[in-house]
Amino acid sequence: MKRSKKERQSLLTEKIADNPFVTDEQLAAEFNVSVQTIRLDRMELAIPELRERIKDVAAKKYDEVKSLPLDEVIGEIIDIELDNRAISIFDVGEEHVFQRNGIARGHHLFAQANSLAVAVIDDELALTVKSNVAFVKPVRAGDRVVTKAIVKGKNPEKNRTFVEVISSVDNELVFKGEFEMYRTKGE
Amino acid sequence: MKRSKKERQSLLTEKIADNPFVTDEQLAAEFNVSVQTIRLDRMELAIPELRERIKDVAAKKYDEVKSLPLDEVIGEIIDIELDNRAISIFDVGEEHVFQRNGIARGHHLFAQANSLAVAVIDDELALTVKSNVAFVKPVRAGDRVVTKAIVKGKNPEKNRTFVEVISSVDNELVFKGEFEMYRTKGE
DNA sequence: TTGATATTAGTACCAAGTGCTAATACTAAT
DNA sequence: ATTAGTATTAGCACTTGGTACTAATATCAA
Repeated sequence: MKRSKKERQSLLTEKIADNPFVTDEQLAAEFNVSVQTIRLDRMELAIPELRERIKDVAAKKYDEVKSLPLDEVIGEIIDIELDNRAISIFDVGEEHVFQRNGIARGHHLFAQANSLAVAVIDDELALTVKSNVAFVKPVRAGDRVVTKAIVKGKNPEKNRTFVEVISSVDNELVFKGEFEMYRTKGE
Repeated sequence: MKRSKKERQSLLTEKIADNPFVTDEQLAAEFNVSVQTIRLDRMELAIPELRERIKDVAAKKYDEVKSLPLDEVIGEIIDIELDNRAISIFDVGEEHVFQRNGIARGHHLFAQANSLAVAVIDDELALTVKSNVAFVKPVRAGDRVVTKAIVKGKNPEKNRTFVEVISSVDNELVFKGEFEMYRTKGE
C-alpha cells in the first residue's frame, strides 16, 4: 500500500511542517498505519509531540513580539559616531523580496537607510523632511546590505541636517540617497 | 494576605495576558492560594486553560504567516485604474510610531507610497529606480493616511514610468513624492 | 447565629502523549 | 525452507495540565 518507511517518513516530515497542529491519530489514519508506527517515526525523525510543536510556534511568536520594538532601527548598527557617520547591516530574507521575481522590495532598503539617518542624528526628535533616493541595483534574498550614513552639512537656523546614505552588497553599490533631517535642538 | 478576590482576579488576568505560558500551579504558588481557587478564577473570568491559550497564540501566528504575503502592498488599495491612478489607505498604529514622540516612522509612509507606485504599474516586474519624497507633516498613531498615486509620464525607450504620489490625513498633505519606475514591458 | 460567599480538598475522567515490553509480519539471504 | 533482521502493531503503566463535580471548611457581614 505505502511505498516503504522512507517515503512515509519524508511525507510525514512534510505534513507536520505544513501543519504542526495534526495529532498522531490523524496522521495514522492518513497513512493507514497504526498510531505506534507514527510515534516510532517521530522518534526516529526527532519530531516532538503535538503540544511541544504548538508551544514552539507560540514561543517563536512571543520572541517576535519582544524583538519587534527593536525595529525602531531596521538593520543592525555596527558602528556609529554621532553627528558624523554610522554603518548598519541588514540581511535580506525571503520575507523581504517580491515573490514574483525575488527582488527586495524598495521600502526595506529605504527603511534601513532612513533608520540609519535618524540614528546618526541622535536628537530627542529627528525626523525626515525630504529624501532623494536611487535604487541602483536589485537586491536579492540572502544578500547582506551594508549601509553607510555620512552627515554632510547643517543648517542650524532651520534645524536641518543633511545626511548622505549609500548601501552596497559585496562592495557594489545598490542604493544611494540624500536625507534632509529635522531636529529639535539646533546643536 | 491578598486583598480580596477582585484584586487577585485582576492581577491574574494581567499575569496571564503577560505570559500565557504559566500553569495554574505556578499561579497558585504565586498568589498563595490553592490550585482550585485559580481554576475557579479562570472560569469566572472565562480564561481558557494553558494549552488552549498556547494554541491560540500559535494559531494567530499561523494566520499571520498566511496573511503576510499581503504585505506585498502596504496599505489597502481601495481604488485602482491601471497605468493611470490608484488610491490606498493605511491606518497608523502604535507599532508604526516612534516610542519617544509618537510620530510615525518615515519608512512606513514611504512603504505605502512605494507599494502604490508599484501596484499602479501592473507589470510583471516593476521596480523603483529613483524617488524624491518629502515628509510634509508628522503623522501619528490613529491617523488614517490616504495616498494617491498618479502616473505622470513615460519614457518607453528606457522602460520608465513616472508616478507622483501624495498622502494626506484629514485632507491635509503629510507626504509627497515622485517615483521613477522601471518596467519590463515598455507597453 | 445564621447565611452567603470564598476557599480548599478530593475524586473520576480526558487528551495526547512517553516509555516499555512483547507479539506478529515482512523481507531478504543463506 | 529456515533464519535473521527490520518493521509494524498491541497493550499497559504513567505523565501533564487540565475539566467536571461533590463536599467540606473558612471567612465575613448582617
